[in-house]
Amino acid sequence: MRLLTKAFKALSDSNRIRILKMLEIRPLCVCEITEVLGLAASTVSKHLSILRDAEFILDNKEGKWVNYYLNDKNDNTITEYLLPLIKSSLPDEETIKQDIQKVKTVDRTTLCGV
Amino acid sequence: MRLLTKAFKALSDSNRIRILKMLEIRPLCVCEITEVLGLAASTVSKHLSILRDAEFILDNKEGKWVNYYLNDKNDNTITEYLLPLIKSSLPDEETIKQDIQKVKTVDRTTLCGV
DNA sequence: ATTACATTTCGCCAAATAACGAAATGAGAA
DNA sequence: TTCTCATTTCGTTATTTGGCGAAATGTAAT
Repeated sequence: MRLLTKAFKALSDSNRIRILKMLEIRPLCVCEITEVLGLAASTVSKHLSILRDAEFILDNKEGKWVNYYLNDKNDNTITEYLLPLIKSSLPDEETIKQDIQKVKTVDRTTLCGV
Repeated sequence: MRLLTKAFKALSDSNRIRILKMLEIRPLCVCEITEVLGLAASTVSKHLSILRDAEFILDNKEGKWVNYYLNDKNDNTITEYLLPLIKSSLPDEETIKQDIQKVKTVDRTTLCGV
């Protein structure tokens, strides 16, 4: 039960949905997501930990950055079922389209590092 | 976006999941659900309004009772996709099994009416 | 080693949520 | 009509949640 409600709770916030839609394009580090969403880095980090705890995303370190990416191939029945729903959702939502556009132009080296 | 997050928020509470699982057995009135969950009637009513607002359930009046039932055949892509997930989930959860057992024995006329 | 900086953790605040009981509502029965 | 009673709405309270900035953490470069 907890696993199920945890997954749904993770998806019940619009900023977390925006993050998942961005990660459909490519893996992103925290500062890139922070830039697109316009939130504090600490807030974005919290959102990411919630999505990771629910097994929607994974991360790996790359130098001083942490890359987050969709947990597409996993053995969790729930997320395996829900990620495709997210992927097929909101193709025409203006916010999402703008986010995706920003993701395509944003660059972590010019964004975070000097 | 709002429609999507609203659906997930509706499913992010364990009592609401229990309600949906009970409704798989048969339509139920508020007092029957109240009896099974052990919550105040006003609390159950609120949960039901949230599930209805997200289009997971429908209701119709029958005398002084209001019957709630699953909104199986609807044109809402999201709930249409999510209800089967709920149906296939938690078959072995002890709480759910007990709830279902209670649903099968509970009777609104002896329960609510004198 | 020291500095720089991406990320996380901590402490705080405001808003949302789940719970209750009491009062309001509405429909059937007397 | 008047009473009964299932349900909903309202007001309150405790908890959770989402947000921020500051401080802590960890790694790469100087």
